[in-house]
Amino acid sequence: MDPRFITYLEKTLKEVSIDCVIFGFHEGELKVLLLKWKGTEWWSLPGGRIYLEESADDAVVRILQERTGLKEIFLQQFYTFGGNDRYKNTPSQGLREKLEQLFGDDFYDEKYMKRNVSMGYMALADFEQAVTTPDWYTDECKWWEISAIPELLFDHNEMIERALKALRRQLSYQPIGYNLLPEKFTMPELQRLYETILGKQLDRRNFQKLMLSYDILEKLPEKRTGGAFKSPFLYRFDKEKYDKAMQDEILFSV
Amino acid sequence: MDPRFITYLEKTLKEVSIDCVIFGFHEGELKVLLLKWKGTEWWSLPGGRIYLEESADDAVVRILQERTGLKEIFLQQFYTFGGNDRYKNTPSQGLREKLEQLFGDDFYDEKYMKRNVSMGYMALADFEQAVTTPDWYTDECKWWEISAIPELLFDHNEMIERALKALRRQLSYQPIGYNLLPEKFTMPELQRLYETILGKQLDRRNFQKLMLSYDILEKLPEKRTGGAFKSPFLYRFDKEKYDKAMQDEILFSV
DNA sequence: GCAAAAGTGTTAGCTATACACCCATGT
DNA sequence: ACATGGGTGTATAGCTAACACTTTTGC
Repeated sequence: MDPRFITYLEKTLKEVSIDCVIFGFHEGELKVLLLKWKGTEWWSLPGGRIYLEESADDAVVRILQERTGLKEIFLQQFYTFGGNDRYKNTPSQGLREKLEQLFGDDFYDEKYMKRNVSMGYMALADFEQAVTTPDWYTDECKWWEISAIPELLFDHNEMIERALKALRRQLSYQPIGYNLLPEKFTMPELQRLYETILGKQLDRRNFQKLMLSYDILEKLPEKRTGGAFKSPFLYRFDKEKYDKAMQDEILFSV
Repeated sequence: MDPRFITYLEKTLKEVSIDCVIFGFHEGELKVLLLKWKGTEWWSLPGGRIYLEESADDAVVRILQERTGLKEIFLQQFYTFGGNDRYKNTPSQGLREKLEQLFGDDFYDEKYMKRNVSMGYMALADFEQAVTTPDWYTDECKWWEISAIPELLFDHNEMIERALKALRRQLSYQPIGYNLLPEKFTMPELQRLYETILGKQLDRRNFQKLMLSYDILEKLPEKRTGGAFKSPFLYRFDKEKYDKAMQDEILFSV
């Protein structure tokens, strides 16, 4: 092996990991799945690493299934974090000690705990179907409202910010909802999803007209009963047309 | 160190690299900078690795400067390639032999040549200012017209496809041109840039109206002379307003 | 019967698009 | 003088955005 190349390889970064921003939607609120580290009050995003025989996308599918039990899920990488100060900006005191306690005294040895590059993936999960399960180094797994997320470990707050921005942009050229809503849903529910993601109010009538114009919804003869008001119709996505719109990246102007 | 964690680390991928799709614009054509491997007819994208003390963005700036001599350049990551078959799909025969010849007999040893994850960055370079320089393992550095790019090593053709798609999308919410055009340029030149990137013809009058409406251009009193026709006015980007539009991600509907 | 929420249609303003004539320049 | 390409304005269609009244339901 050319010695120049060996030197080069040894001087360069060799660590990659994955972090997932898993969005869910429940009771009119957009939520994110977070993990609490054992014996602490520190929260972080679920994540993991890529096995040698896996692709990065496979690894995310595996991680998501481990944390939510869901297999069919929308997922997409939104940014890869390659900063050299990603661990320095951690908000919590005593992190190093805690990590050494959790992982072993030599955790911060150069051999294992080099700074790394992290691929950020966002996922859209059906809140009602998800069965959340913590990691082996975390003891709680909880959905947090997007507006109430605490200070997280490392650069995970920034990751959520970016994921949300990517999700909003996504909304403008692809339909969203299939993986975030139950199979049957009402137009006001879909609207609330859009409003939550976009962070602004939309006009009821215009929203309905627009959504129907995309021709990806199927109006069902049933209605949702139980509310103290007029029963709204139920809708369902026409998966075939939905997937086509997804593929075509039709412009959705909301 | 917890033995479970050591096992986990050993079973996971640890290689990251960077590949750059450097766009230039010259004579009405969008071009990409490619490198030819020593003693072969194989072309690939310029790339490199991240030094331990660098951020990924720093590494790209360094790589770009090495290849083009340019320092002020627009750059942005567009996708991170994490497939587990990225080297398998190489088009050329005899690649392994050539790599061993170039890098040493043990190049394919597990220790160095594991499959890796690659961060794809796109860059917009001023064609006229760039002084291109090959790598230490390449002997030629050439701008290729986007429509005439040959079959490249590894998954680099796919990378260019994706970069171009990202560039087109970019066009719809951020201004483009500052880094691709010389300081002063004419409206038809700007239009040709847009047409080349979008791959379609635009109406001269509507294009001009639209561009001026964004209020990022400064009309200069000078004209470009030398053509066998009416001299067009020169324009310049108002850098401050341009940067603001860049920041705000105003919707540009071309 | 009343409060809360959902169903529905029309209009105005704006933006995107299509289009034509005149002007400057080099040959 | 003529061929080539550039400068400019207007009219139309289509889309977005604003807006009000009626209906259903549970309490």
